[in-house]
Amino acid sequence: MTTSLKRIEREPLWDLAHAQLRDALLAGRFEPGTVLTLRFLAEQFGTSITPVRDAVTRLVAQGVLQQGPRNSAIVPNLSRKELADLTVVRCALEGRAAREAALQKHDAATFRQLEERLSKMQSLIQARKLESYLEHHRKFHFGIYAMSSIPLLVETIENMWLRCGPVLSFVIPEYVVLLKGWDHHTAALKAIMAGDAARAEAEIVADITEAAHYLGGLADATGQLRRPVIP
Amino acid sequence: MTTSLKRIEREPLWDLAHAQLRDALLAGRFEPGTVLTLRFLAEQFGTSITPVRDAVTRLVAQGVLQQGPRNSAIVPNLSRKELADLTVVRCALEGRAAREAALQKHDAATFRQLEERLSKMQSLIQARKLESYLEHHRKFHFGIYAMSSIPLLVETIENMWLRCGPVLSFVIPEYVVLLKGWDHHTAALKAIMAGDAARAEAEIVADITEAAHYLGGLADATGQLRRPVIP
DNA sequence: CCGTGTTGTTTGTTATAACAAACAACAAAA
DNA sequence: TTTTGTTGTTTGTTATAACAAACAACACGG
Repeated sequence: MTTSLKRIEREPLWDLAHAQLRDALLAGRFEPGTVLTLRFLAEQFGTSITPVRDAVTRLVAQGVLQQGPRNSAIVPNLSRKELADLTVVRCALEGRAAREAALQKHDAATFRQLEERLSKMQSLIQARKLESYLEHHRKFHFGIYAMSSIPLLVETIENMWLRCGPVLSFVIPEYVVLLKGWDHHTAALKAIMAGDAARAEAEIVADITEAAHYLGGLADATGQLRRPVIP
Repeated sequence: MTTSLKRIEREPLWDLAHAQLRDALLAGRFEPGTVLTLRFLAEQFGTSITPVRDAVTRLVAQGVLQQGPRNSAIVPNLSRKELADLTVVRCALEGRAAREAALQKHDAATFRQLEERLSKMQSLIQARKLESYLEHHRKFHFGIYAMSSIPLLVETIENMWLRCGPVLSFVIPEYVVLLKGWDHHTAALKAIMAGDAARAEAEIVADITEAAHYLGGLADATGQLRRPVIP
């Protein structure tokens, strides 16, 4: 028997809290270094501290939040060294994902979808809509990684992106425009379509490396990353 | 002022619970598929369910425990496909770690320590002491990975090992003895000492791949891994 | 014999209160 | 003025109880 009824599922409060915190982090809506106290978050969510505690525990376990003194959760402030480490791991993982993606056959629809997203990104950049651009940018990358058919790999990469989250808002539109002289995105996609694994990996690695190089230049003498001045 | 007093630090209960569960998983002391209920674990630890809940939440977030229906935590039962995926990610990460290790200078003491561990492993295998062997084996691998000086990389690799934990007890001494015709461990260590990055990576990858190939052979028709019969 | 509704038990979820450690502000003594 | 001790507040930790959803066993009616 088939009906038009939708599946009922109630998500626990701590799951909702986790999702909200996760998105906020990924969007860089928290100033790095901020301490997140349980009671404050609980008040924001309008719940008791129990589900908030679960959400924070999960985020700390994922390495998205650092645990400061007395096990308090703080929004990580990436140093230049940590950014460099993150870049190494991301290159290893995302490079491999691109490689695996190139080794497999895919639907024409998949490719078309990604190409459409690329042109959408192009127009968003010209319109200086950074927020929307980053959203599409993220989906494009993970669209490629999903083509590897290795869920574990995608999951692990997602974790690394989450760790980059707090400094993601440091990216300024000017940089993205500047960089688009050489578009590694389209190159990577073409390589995957052609089944050129080595090329696909190289393009993704280049994309990650160049972005990291730009962000690394934002570090001050102490190695802490600083938000660029918006002109 | 310097005294002989040691630093006092009290670890929270949920931290202790997490460590115990973690070690048990890593040693493969839980049958894959086991459901771990909060109240059962709480009784084992002699605490309330609150700290246990934190520990389990953390393990689930790390992907070490799967969450079954009604968010219950179950010891994952790896399929052949999942093992293959795990192998791909491990090769990417651990291969890179070995490569980075080879690119740096290290103390002679570090090398000597690892060599001693290798000979220790040799004797443990001959004595068929699998439990102790695996312990040293783990420390040897992570000794190498630590030489990469990339904490994030080590942390991520540790996560992958944790996920392999439940099936680690499937390894039988005979296999380890058999395999030692070609010792990738000493070869990798030598490559790192010589600064041969490509070789170091290749040896580690070979080590991982061969072990995975052995474990993959233990899968039944459904793809589920099965504990080998001990003769 | 099979399907259905009921009931009791199990188990994760959430709120709450008591607790203890850490921190900050302030006061007292050198 | 600087240091030290005290006190009040903040904040993570833990236990406990009430709750609700899911599951299993059982009884009833076809």
